[in-house]
Amino acid sequence: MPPVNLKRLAQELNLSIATVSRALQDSHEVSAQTKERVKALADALGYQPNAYASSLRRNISKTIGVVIPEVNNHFFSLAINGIEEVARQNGYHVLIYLTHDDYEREVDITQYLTGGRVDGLLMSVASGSQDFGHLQKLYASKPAIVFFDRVCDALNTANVTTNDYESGYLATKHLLEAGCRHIAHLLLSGNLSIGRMRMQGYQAALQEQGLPFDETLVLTGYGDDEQNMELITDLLRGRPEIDGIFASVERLAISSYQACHHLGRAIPETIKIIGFSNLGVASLLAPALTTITQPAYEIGKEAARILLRAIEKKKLILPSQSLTLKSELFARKSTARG
Amino acid sequence: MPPVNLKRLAQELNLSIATVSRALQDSHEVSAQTKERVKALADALGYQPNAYASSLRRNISKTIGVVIPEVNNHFFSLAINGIEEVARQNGYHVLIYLTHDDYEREVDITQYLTGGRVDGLLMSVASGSQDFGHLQKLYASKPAIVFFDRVCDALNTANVTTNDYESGYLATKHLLEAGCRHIAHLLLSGNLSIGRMRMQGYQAALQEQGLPFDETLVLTGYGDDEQNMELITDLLRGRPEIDGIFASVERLAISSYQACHHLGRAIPETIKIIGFSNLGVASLLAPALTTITQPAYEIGKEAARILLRAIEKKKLILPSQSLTLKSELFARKSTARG
DNA sequence: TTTATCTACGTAAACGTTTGCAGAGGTGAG
DNA sequence: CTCACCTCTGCAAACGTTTACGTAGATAAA
Repeated sequence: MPPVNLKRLAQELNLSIATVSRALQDSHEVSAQTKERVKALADALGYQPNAYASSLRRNISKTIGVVIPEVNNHFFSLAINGIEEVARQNGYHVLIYLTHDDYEREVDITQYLTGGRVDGLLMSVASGSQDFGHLQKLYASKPAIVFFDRVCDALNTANVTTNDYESGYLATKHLLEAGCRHIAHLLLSGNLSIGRMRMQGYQAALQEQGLPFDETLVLTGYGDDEQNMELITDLLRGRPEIDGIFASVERLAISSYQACHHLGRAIPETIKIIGFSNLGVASLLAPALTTITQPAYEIGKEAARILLRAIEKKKLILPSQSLTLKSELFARKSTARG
Repeated sequence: MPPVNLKRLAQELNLSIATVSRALQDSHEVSAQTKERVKALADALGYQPNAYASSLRRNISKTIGVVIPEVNNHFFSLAINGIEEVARQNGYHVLIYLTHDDYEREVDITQYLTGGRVDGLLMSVASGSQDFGHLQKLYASKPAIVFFDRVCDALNTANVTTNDYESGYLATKHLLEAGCRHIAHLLLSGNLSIGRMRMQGYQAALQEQGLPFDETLVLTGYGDDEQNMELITDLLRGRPEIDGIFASVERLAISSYQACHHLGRAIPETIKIIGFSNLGVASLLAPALTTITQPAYEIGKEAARILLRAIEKKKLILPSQSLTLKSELFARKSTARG
């Protein structure tokens, strides 16, 4: 049984390969009648074009890559949902790569991707990344990159982010208004702009209340949840005056809960917690977690849209196409006034 | 600036394309000295092989596809973690497709995939799938498929599942031992074997206790969480004697919580809930959710291993390679004795 | 010496598709 | 009638890689 490719179709129809190819692309250079015949046989034989041959010839793969720290995280899984949605609608395929917030892996992955395997890239930088040389090299070889959430300022491309400064400010203000005076700030990496923005918002809110910024109340977590929980426990034990926690990442909010349970600290009576989170069950937690929720699905969609539009038009992505979406604060029990 | 491909390398080194290609593959037909020269220049110029040309020629793409219902679900996101891990270790790329439990989408996607874009496929069937014709067609064109969790019995391939019958039995027994006598069973689709297995376990446990199987206590949910919540609310309102819920899917357990909150039914005092779930924060819920937790990460890893091994050895995947892993029951507050 | 074997490299075909170019036949205008 | 133009189709090159085959020179065995 010969494979069903253009040659096979051409032979059975007594046409040339070129005509068959054009017919399947609805080229105006082919008569309506011939198109009919070709399509009918293609359907009958279940012809599927060879994606690799086409990609090789046209230098277009109809594939985008998504490089993110992890997928077991509501923010990123929702973002993927949005990305996949837009990709599918436009006939694009989605390759996924996980860095696990590890710098080495990110470097490895970006190296793979300098081949022409993808037409474009959506990326959220690993918290462990120190320098951005690998990203600059990647950008040089394929400048169709859109960053979302964890962006890389060093590159001259579009970013899709949320109003992180404002969110950090509002989160901290929310805790202050609930009566907190010693607020710890937990984040993953001080290196990323997203972390700096939230931190600045945190500082601004403190300053507005005439409270000093205390560096020792800032805790930088790692990849390991278990370890983070212990770090937080130690912090709370050493600084019993802490009466509020602002977690910059969902996982750190969860670890904070566990640390408090562990120490027997009552939330919200003796300590209040607010965290960035897309956890669907936030309202079902004990106590319900006050969250700043990013529009993750929308972020994914918008980032994908910007990328695909640029690819289709073969245009460079400009920083001016960057988008800032708004996060929303959901006040729940974990920050209720004592 | 000419592109850096084999031709370019060959020209600069005064070698033939064939020799350069062989040198980069460490072929024994090339002298050590030549290999050195080639590799040095390739590194210097940052040569990256064109994946499409290679795939076209060798009829191998080093890419696997993952087709799953959704990603915003702890089971599947953990499974992807495992899959990506194994794929990366073996130099494979991962394409991801989401069906959103929709039959039409699944058919669309399987059609894409008959094209040879992937060397193999990992799949968890959409709950909305009625017939399996599309899967059989897919299997005929590319038999390297491993199903995990939501398997398709109709195909003669390997499945990676958990001990679903036993789990269903144990979950139900757990509720019975906690004192429940009217246990509702919530599932997504009665069509999938995984659902049938759990259901049979449920029935067996009831029978063992001499309790009748009441079909009206079985509720089949849909994709929409909101809608499911209302269905459950209606069920609980109409059948106030229900004192236990066995949710076959994480989402339905969550919806059950919401329904109970809505109705003011106290968990576990007036109604107990157990659910299949990989929710990391299960123990932080109000009340902590008793779960049957599948080894999702392991499932992903094992499924990927079976698939990649078959691809590398160019062997058919046999049903005898199927694996059954064990789920674990974590008893928590939501099923504590009144 | 002849013949066989091995090493190291080159030639060229092939994978399946897309596309610039050419050409055959037809139509209409001058 | 000539020339231009349009419609439809075919020819052949190209994308970058892999690989079967050939070969020239060297070495070894007879």
